[in-house]
Amino acid sequence: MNYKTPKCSCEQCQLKNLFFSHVSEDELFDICDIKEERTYTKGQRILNEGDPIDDFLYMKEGLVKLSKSSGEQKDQIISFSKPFDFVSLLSVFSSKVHMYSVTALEDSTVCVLDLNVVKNKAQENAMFTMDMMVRISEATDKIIIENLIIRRKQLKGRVAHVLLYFANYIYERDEFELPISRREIAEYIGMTTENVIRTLSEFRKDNIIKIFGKDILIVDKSRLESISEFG
Amino acid sequence: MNYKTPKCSCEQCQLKNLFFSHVSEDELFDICDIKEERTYTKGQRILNEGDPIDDFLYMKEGLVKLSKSSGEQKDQIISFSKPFDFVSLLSVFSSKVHMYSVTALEDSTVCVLDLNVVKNKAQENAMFTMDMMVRISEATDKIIIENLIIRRKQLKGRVAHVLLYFANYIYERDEFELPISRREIAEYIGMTTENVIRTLSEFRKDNIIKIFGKDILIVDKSRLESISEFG
DNA sequence: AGAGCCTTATGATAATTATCACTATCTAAT
DNA sequence: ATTAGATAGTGATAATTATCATAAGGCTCT
Repeated sequence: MNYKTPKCSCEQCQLKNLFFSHVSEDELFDICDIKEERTYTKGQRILNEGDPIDDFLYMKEGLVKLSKSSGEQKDQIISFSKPFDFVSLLSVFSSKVHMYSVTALEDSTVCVLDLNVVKNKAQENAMFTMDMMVRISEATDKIIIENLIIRRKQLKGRVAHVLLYFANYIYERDEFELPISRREIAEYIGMTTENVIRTLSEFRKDNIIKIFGKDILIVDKSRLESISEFG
Repeated sequence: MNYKTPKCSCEQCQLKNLFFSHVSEDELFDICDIKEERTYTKGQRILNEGDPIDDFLYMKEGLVKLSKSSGEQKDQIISFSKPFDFVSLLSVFSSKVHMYSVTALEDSTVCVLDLNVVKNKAQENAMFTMDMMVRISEATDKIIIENLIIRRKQLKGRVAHVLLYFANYIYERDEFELPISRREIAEYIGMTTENVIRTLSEFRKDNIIKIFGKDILIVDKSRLESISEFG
């Protein structure tokens, strides 16, 4: 067993406002009564592509990647989820099995609801379902648009984009520890590991970033933005 | 005015079963009472990126493309919608404006519901909302996965994939008229027009397909499938 | 019919990216 | 500590794709 199961009291849980604004106190109790939290350490697999979907998961703490393996051992990273994102988001209402694998990139805590309870609630409370639908379509829209953005850049622009993505969107700081390997960057932007490494080295030589292993410091952000936009 | 507005009787409309299986006859009447159909000729723009979202649209007849223009004049095609697909699908519940443009590739008929009526219905009928959510997440999943598939192929594989996509998924025949130009194929698969043309010529020279302008005949389908899969 | 514009087409060349080969560094496990 | 295996890093070369140039064919508009 690789997770702990402390019950948390939803009355004081900030997640309540984010997810269940149209759920009454009574309903909330039903939902939270069956809620558990699971914590995963960096690198642990949370869900496997193809696993049956039994739970409804959302991020409480940490960072995870959603990925899909294509044939042999080539993985593609689809997106990253941070606190308050749904994890089993994409297929949870339209598929019997998970379409993606989910892996912890940092020590992460996931809140787990029984999917059937959520589904039942969704069938009787339309406002709840509406909220859910809005959040799902926002999240999938973001994935689709992020993909479009990456695809129209070339190597340097893509690498620059990823650095800015972590700096601006995930960490909100210009100095951070990369939560993923060079290979995973490559899997996210659709380039080879070698070229990702080469590009990072080039940014370093051009004094755009400083690199200490996985620690990145963005020195010249406007330059990086310009590369991201124009190549 | 570039559309006709014949009311149609929903009692006998096959769309009823597809979209509104959890809506009562009375509710159906409310919805259909405000329904109109719009027809567009090949090439006509149905929606513009950035337009405010007032309607809820779905395909009754024809074929459309969803696209996004990135800066200058470079377009990216996101997906194609055929009958019974939602058109204003992606952003309709999560954005005030359309995130994509929609253009008719063939003469097309679109059913138009007032978005507020649909939203009101969604807020009071949870089963209806559930149905909608399932359909939305199915459709967006399909877009995301199709993108992943395309991105891991190279030029020849991508072109082969597109041909098979139209043959298998859109027309269900091995002989069909391409609904899009070579340039649009390029915008869909993220390659240049010249290389798309070159690749098609190469397939023709290798007796994999026959080309008469926009008319395509797939001669050696297993070969095309092999190229799509392995390059 | 002819002018202008877009699409299709093909070739030559340049740019970009992948592959292969080899080291170095780091991490986990004994 | 020491080895094994993954990750990071660099260079040379090959493969892939883009760019530029140029031309033929279609289409629309007058």
